[in-house]
Amino acid sequence: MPELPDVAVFKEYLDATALHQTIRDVEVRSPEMVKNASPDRLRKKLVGSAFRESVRHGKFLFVRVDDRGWLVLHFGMTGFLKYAKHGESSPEHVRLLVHFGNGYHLAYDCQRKLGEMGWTGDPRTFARARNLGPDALAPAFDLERFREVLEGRRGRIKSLLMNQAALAGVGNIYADEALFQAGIHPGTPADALDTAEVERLYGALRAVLETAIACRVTPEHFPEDYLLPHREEGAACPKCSGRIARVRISGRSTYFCPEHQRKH
DNA sequence: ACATTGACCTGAGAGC
DNA sequence: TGCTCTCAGGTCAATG
Repeated sequence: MPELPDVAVFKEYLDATALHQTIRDVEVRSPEMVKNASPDRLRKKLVGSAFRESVRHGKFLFVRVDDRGWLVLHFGMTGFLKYAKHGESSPEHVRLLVHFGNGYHLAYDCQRKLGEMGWTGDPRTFARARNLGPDALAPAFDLERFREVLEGRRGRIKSLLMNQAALAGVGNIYADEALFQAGIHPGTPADALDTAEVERLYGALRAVLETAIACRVTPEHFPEDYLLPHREEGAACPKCSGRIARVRISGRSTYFCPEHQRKH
């Protein structure tokens, strides 16, 4: 599930629920998912402290633990957060459980274990070490930076949009959506886009990510002409008379409209 | 250096 | 019902 907009919503959720409460206990239930630290060290860093703020970069969420450092969360394809009163039924695949002094807990659930939990002294250092590109929604990621990202890239534009080293945060769904809104074929070589297309794609990308966050990632709340609620082979295109087609790009299912997303 | 594939993990749903 | 196959919004190491 989680791409940039999902993680942005998780951040809002965490900020609204889990800040400034003493952490009474921590259960690392899937220690094999802990990277960059031993599960025990991670636990000890958290216990007795409190979450103070959070920062998102791409699909990563960082949570500051007083002045000790930052908890790192990545949600893979199936991760999410759940804040609840202790004793209430918890989700099925809890990998990390943080108990607060107020009788509530924050659960990190990740069915497929493709996410990770970790520890870092500083999110920016972490992003650099992981070779993450600029966050796709950062103010500094302007049209000029986007042009630089595309420059000299012969690969398909959709693959590049999903490449976290080029720009961070975009995954399969929102790469498709941005290309759909911009009217660009997902298989177009990145450096073959003309000036107008680059501008259109940049605008579409930012708008799509912001809209998804504003809709709290609920497809039923998305605008009428979005691809997301129509991601099915043969579905009617919400923009024109075309039918949605499905191809495979970079090993991922790619949905697009062959009518208004023409090949060069 | 860059681009694409397969492996990793688990579960749901389709088809026989 | 049970089996097999495919698919799922993630990333990384290995390959071309």
